[in-house]
Amino acid sequence: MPELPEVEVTRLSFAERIRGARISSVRVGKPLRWPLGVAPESLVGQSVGTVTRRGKYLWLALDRGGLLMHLGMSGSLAFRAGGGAETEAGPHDHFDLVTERGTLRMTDPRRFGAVVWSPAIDAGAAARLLAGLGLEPFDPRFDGAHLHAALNKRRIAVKLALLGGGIVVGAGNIYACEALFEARIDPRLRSDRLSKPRAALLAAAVRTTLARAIEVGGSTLRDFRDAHGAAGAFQLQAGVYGRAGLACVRCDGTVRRIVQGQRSTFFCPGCQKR
DNA sequence: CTGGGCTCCTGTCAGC
DNA sequence: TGCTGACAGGAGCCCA
Repeated sequence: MPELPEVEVTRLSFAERIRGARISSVRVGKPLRWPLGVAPESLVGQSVGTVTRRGKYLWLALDRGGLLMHLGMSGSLAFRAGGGAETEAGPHDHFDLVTERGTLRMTDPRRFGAVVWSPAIDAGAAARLLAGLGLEPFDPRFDGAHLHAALNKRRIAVKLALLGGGIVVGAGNIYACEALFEARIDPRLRSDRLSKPRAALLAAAVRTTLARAIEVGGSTLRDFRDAHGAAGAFQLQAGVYGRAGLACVRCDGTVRRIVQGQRSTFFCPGCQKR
């Protein structure tokens, strides 16, 4: 579910409110993707510092180490203000970080998400999970030349190269489709066949697509909410995602759905070319 | 090393 | 109405 924009919108919606709050208790529900890696009680008494994002991961700095969080396919975080008296946990609420100022709760029906303690973001569990991630899309080093060089080292479909996250992080299934539509590139094009000028177009499209999505609060396809409970609106301006069989908004073609790497890809054969 | 496929889990929806 | 299969925003892991 959550791609970079949803994770960033979530971060922005609670980072300042939780900063400096002292943890009073921790509740762990059903197992998530990986174990927490530390006794929950050991977090009690520590204060939450800054909340940062790397790719689709959030890092909550604590006095000792921090928590690396990932929302998987169906996860979301809610922050409800108030000291005690937090709402009773539902069947899909698998992690509560209760602080003096409010409770940060992860809800995740499919449980592909994770909350993992790590001694530092660049050591231990966090370092292992973040190793191999590509550049942040808004990093100035992520430009056409970088993308072109990286794509040239691979021989996979350009869509899968974006999804992999080893070149640039953040574009998941929705935004990879949308960025390729924006750049008028056929998602099946082999990565090493993309010209330098078109790679520059694609790099720009990845940035603008993600930035625009953040501005409108992300995409709410079924259940995404930020930590205030607000829905996103990007899905309303999607050019191809979820629009199989519908008219292309840019040419007289019809949007098609194909499968790449066991995931749906949406594109317009009329204006997205190899 | 690379690319491709499988897998984790639950909910929802279309079709019969 | 009830059952079955397909599909869903991710990404680590295993195998050829």
